[in-house]
Amino acid sequence: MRSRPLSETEYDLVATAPLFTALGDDRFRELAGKCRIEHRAAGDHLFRAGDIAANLYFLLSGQLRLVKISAQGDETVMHFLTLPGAFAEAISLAGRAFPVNCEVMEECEIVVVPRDACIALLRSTPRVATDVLIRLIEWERFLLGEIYQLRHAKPLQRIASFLIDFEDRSSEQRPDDNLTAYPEKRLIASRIGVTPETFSRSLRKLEAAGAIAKGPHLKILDRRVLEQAACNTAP
Amino acid sequence: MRSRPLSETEYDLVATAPLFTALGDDRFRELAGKCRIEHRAAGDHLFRAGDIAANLYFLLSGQLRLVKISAQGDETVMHFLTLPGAFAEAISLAGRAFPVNCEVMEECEIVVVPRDACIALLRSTPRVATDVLIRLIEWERFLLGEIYQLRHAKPLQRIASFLIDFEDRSSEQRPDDNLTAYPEKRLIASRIGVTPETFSRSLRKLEAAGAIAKGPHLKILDRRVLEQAACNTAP
DNA sequence: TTGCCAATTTGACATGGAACAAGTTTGCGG
DNA sequence: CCGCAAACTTGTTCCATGTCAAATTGGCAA
Repeated sequence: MRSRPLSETEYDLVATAPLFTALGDDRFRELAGKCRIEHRAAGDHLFRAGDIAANLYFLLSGQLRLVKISAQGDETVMHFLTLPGAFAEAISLAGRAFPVNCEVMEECEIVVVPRDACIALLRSTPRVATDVLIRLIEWERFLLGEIYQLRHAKPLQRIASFLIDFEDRSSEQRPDDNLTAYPEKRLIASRIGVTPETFSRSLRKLEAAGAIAKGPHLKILDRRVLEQAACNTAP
Repeated sequence: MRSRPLSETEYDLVATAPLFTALGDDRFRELAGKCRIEHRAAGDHLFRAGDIAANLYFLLSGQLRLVKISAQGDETVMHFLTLPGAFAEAISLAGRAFPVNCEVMEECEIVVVPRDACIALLRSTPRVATDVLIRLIEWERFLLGEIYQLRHAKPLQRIASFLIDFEDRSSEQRPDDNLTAYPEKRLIASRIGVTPETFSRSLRKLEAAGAIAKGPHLKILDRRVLEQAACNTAP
């Protein structure tokens, strides 16, 4: 967990976060001065459910997962954070307890913004509050969609939807025809809400349909077929 | 959909909303002057998914449900609003599109607060932003819990959990040993994410276990047994 | 290279819940 | 009071998915 200043590229990247665009250049520069960059190794916990949020984060590189742990100790992956961007904005501003764990899947660089600096920012620039609200509302919309899928879609459909969605979001900010870096399959299975066995079997069905490449590495071959699988109520 | 001023009791009730407690008496009185009360009959739609939020609402009496409609036209109940309280605060302040329909289950009285008045309030009293964030974060926590349950709990457990939860929230603000007024069973089934058939059969299992009263009317007899059913992985 | 451990795959099996199909009850309007 | 439509219940069937168990693969370090 070393610390270093932001490079110019990183600085520009962070400035693109919806949360920060409302700030003027000078104000953002001031905020940037209060940040630090943390390097985290796979397996680390950035925060745990129940911790009081004391920081806002911006993922520069690497991959994180948000994991909910039940009273009985079962874990379930709620979300993968795999693209550069801010997260935990709302909860940090509100200073509440995290509802999930944040675990490092793949070595990360993370900009840590102290909560105090964010609060000051909230005071000085009222529009920030609206921006954070909008981000949270979008996240809520995502969760509503998840609930809908869990109630109405069968595992195969959910898997197809996930693959399409993950591919989309990955390719969005990717040089060109690079491979999408998927998380471990057991984690995807948890995220989708099926057992690893069912996930494995479903992948083979998708292989048979020509939707994804055969072999141990996930790769979408035919997006059409996948979309079909995502909708088709009848298997 | 008639209109009338708030009675003193109603005025006091609305003032208890977390959103409004940050306001001073004078400021709240000013806001109250800009509100109107709407009466809505069962079956009405207060708003529909996709509508841009133009009002903030406070439910005085009656019952509402929030319903998500998929692209394929399937409906699923996301939540019952059965207690007095504010709702749609965040989305109203942000002026975004509703993600769900809001339908009247039982004749309602609703205080409608124009968005403009709320925005002004947000500007004049910064703490309001934090209060709204906190409300939204709690709603997020609820949704995360739902997702967890859908992934890990079987229908019987989910039903038991729902009954306990609904009973708790109802009795919280109820004179004394009045019956809890439950929504139609098909709606509860939708809310829980099972077919009406499975819901009906599960109720009989709970009857057999002595958890709820026999007969067509939902009534909790033995809370312990219900809690047991909510946890027990093994049926 | 070998060995070890975790991840993944495969197989066999039981079962719970969805789907379909009748009944039965309830509530409401005439 | 009657009759219809909607809600609810009950019965039956089927199959996808969870579970348990075992084999295979893959990554990593000695």
